[in-house]
Amino acid sequence: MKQTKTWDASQLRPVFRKARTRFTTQREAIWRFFARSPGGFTITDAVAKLKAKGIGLATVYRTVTLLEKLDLLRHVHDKGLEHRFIATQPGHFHPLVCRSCGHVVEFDACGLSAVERSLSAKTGFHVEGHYVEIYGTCAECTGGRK
Amino acid sequence: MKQTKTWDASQLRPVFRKARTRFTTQREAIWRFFARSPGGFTITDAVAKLKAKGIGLATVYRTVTLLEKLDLLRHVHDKGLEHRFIATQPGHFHPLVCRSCGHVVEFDACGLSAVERSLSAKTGFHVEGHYVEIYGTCAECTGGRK
DNA sequence: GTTGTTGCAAACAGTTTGCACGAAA
DNA sequence: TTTCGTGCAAACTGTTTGCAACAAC
Repeated sequence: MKQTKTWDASQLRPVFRKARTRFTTQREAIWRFFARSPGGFTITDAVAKLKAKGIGLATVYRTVTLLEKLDLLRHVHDKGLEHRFIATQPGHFHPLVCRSCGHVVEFDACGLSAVERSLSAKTGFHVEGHYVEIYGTCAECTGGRK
Repeated sequence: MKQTKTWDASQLRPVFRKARTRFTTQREAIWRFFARSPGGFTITDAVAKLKAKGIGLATVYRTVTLLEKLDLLRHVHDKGLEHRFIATQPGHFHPLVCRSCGHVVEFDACGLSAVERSLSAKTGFHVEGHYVEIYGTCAECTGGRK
């Protein structure tokens, strides 16, 4: 299963426009940085790498928050406390995360809507959404060693 | 669906013993505190409340980490960044969280094992586990107001 | 008695904020 | 030109750690 193509930069501008916010060189650079790896990066990674480009720490934080709101970035839980952010296309997707190398593959069918309906009926909850993350070890990391 | 009964304190001691760790008055008090509410509490709540009993902040942190490792506590994501910890029985359970009042109901059947098998076959991942959390508004919070 | 646990305070890590300057529309 | 975004540094919040006193086994 190959990683679905994320947006290229030319499609990015309209997203910012739609949100009535500016498409700056920093914001593009930050998004490009995260889009560079299928496993994404932590904010710390991004800050370290983008400092060289003269992009400040605060801007990275503010932009990551923004990109997540725009559905251009999604976060997954790393082994530690820190989150890793991955570039993604919008829609209903969940991450399948490799705990060894950090590689992330997204999948759509989580089959939870049936469970939600049944829970809703049993408990009276009005279900608004769910958070799902599956983790394990990817083929490359499993094969051979470990 | 009523909340399944969690362990009472008399069953607690063996769990600590099995983990070769001590069953102290502080640890019991901290577990009791979280067990008191079906919605659980944040660490900040616990620190504030248990300070009166002379239990220090560091102990609360260390103990919560321990209790989670012992499967006596599980955390859910609050609206903000802070986690909320709820007392729970061990086993495969997931939280259904009310975002309005914080009430948590646990459920077991998440139906994800079929999804995992199919993903595993498609991607070659060795799946080790998953994190699932469903959120919404509970019956009490939905009914009438809001 | 031995060893793990606790409380305190100080150290840390990650994140947010105020403000003057600079760049997008 | 106007307004929003940026960089910097300082402030914050939540969490971890070192160490002497203490309690569980």
